[in-house]
Amino acid sequence: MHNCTTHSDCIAEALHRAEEICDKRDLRFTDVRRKVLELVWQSHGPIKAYDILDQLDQRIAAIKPPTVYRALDFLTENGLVHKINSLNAFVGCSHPLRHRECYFLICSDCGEAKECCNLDIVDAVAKTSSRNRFEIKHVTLEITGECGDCRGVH
Amino acid sequence: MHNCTTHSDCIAEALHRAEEICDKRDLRFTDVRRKVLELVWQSHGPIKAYDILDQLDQRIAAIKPPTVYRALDFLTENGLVHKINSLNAFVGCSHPLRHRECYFLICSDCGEAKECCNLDIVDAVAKTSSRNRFEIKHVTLEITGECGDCRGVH
DNA sequence: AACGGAATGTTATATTATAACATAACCATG
DNA sequence: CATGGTTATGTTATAATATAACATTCCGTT
Repeated sequence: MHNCTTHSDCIAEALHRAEEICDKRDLRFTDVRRKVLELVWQSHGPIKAYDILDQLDQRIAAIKPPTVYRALDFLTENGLVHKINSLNAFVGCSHPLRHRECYFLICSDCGEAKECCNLDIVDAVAKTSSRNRFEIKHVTLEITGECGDCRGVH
Repeated sequence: MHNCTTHSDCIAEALHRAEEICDKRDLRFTDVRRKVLELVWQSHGPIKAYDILDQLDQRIAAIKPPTVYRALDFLTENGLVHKINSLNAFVGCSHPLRHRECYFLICSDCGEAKECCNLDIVDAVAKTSSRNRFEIKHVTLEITGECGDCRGVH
């Protein structure tokens, strides 16, 4: 389902990048936030808030929902995590510095949510918004279907 | 916030169109479904399932959540209603026959969710999907921001 | 009328998310 | 290094959203 060679490296890299970004922006990359982000990357696919909660519970005593949601809010606001609304789930952003230009191809079979960038789409969205005198704050584009691997297409 | 001249006409028209479509497709446009669709159109903006429930409660004794959700599922599956995932709310589809090519401009100020069609976007989405060997089942495109009216732009 | 399938009713509960207030950690400044 | 303000987290409770599972009713067909 995923394309990183060594998964632990991939998580470590994401955490490292996050730390750098937070440093640069004077944001606190606290322990809770780090652990939540780590779990999001560990799942390497959309993960639900309460699944994060369950996994944290095994490590830290008595983490409660607000703690997880706050961390997810922080990570989402700062471009480190995406919320996938159609799944009520969260996924690590693979290029936080270009965080606003992404969309997702979500396979309903294997559950992968592939993050993509596409300037044609970004352009078309920008144009149609300005034509409607609409000022964009946030764009959610979630494409659900079946991926090539699951369909056996090559 | 909306552009129909006579709101009751606009609701009546939507219901009439829905009835025709159901007839044509041999679907049952039952009393519950009609009433739910009517409330969706009456709100003339995204409405939440439990708000529909509350309003139905005043008319029919003891409607329960599953009834509303089933009706919404039916209406959504058959292109008469859109679910807006980023709001957990539902809105009437203004062109059920071209239901799959829509997206929304959602004003976070006035709450309007303007349904739009744009071939450039549809094309760009189709192309990027096929390039990724991905077979589309459903596309959610929700653009959140501020509309021209609310920004005072003309 | 009797049957079969679709729709709805009903009870209960699962899942997702936040409000509100208390405490703790962090950090700038005197 | 004490103090006070700000930010983050802990804690309790509950709100908001959604579905499972089974019973009953409705509706068209035979």
